[in-house]
Amino acid sequence: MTKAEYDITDPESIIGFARRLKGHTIKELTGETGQMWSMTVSSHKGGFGKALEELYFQIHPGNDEGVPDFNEAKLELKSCPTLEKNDRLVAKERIVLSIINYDKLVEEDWEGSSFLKKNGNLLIVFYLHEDKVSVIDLRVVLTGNWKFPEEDRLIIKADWERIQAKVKAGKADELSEGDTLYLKACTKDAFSRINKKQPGSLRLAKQRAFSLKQGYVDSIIERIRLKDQEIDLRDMVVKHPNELKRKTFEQLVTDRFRPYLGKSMETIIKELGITYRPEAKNFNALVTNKILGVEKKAIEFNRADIIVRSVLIDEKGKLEQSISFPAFDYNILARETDWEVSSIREMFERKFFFVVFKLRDDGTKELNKVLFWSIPYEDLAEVEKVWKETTERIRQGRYEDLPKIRENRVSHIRPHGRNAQDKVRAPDGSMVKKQCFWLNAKYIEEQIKEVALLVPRQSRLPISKKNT
DNA sequence: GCATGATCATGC
DNA sequence: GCATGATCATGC
Repeated sequence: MTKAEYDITDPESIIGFARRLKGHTIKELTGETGQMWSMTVSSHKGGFGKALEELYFQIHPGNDEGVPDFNEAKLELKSCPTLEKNDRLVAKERIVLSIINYDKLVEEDWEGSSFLKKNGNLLIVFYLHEDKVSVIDLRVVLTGNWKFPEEDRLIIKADWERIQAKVKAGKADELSEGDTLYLKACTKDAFSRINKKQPGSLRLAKQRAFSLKQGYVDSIIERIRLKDQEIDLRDMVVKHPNELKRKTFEQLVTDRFRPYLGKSMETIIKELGITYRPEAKNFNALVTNKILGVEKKAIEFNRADIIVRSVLIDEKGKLEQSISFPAFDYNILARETDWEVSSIREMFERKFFFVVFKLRDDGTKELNKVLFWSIPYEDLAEVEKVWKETTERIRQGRYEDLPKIRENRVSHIRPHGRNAQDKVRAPDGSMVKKQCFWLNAKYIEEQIKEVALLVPRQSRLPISKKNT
């Protein structure tokens, strides 16, 4: 094997050397064929990253806190699996950055944080994910240097500070991915069994790491590809970073809605200058976008993996409909035994943005309130129960007998196809109706009530009622 | 009034 | 053409 040709002290040299990977595999560029590199990413999660370090860059970085992989060049090496989806390159998962040291975190400030020292300047190698291919045969599709741009920096700083605040409050054990926007405190499969001491409480907390949300990684891919092209502001809620100097993103969004709260739809569409088509099922979404000041979809919401939902409550404040998620794959659920890494957990831990419309006594609708919401810690444990029941019953072939709404106060399973003929293959080979997880209407109704009209509450943890 | 199953409308 | 979000319909 030839010596890697780059200057380890010069970031530009390293980034340039990484660029040569594009379109190639590690085997092609290093000639390495050793048996130990026949491992796949499915069996060895960090396998590709390891090969990248040892074979291509020929470095052996340590694990010191706040020290990037290329210490002299102040550059941290990351790799990320991607998938091609509708002709678009998207991240397969989040990018995990440094492990959170709860004791040190509470002593730090953002500018001097070990997080920023280690991750402030990233070199990311994106490869095309394949299940059964050796790590040295995986193809690199994109490489690039990533420093958090000004437009993201204040949001990420607020995220870091929110995580820090929760740890300071002795709630490291209640950290949730839905707490924050772009940067999150994630668990990893192996982490879930490691319990750590935390500074503000005697309760142990799961080991977590800072990571970039999947939607944020998608936006990195997009922005690396665009190079220095102007960012299109038409779908950005925040038109200039300065808007975030005095308020958080959540406050800014809520403020945009404030002038319209309590007003009838008729008045709102008149003020916004849009055509009244109340029969359109996406009408609420059109109104939402217009108020946010975006054309199609708020880019920040995508980056933060936020689920936007408009819901309707009746005159008495009752939520008529439960809230659906995408249909699940019976085969995937049948294989899931670890809640920490289940696809369902990730879905439920996301942040929601609810736009609440209310029926008035005269039958017209008004915009009632908006709120950011993420599932409280103790209620996620209820979803875990539903998930556990569901996976077990699927394994037993009880496809028509999955947890019903009365079985749990938070979530249930119900059909969700285009019609009754919309079926998919179950693990035993039979064709069964598409179904999905739902958030119970009654539960969401209570959660929405917790938030008073006009008062945005970001990280409120409502008191949970016991399961009946 | 609620649980449950079913379907519609739109955008990608 | 299909997935997804939103909503309807029926029966107890």
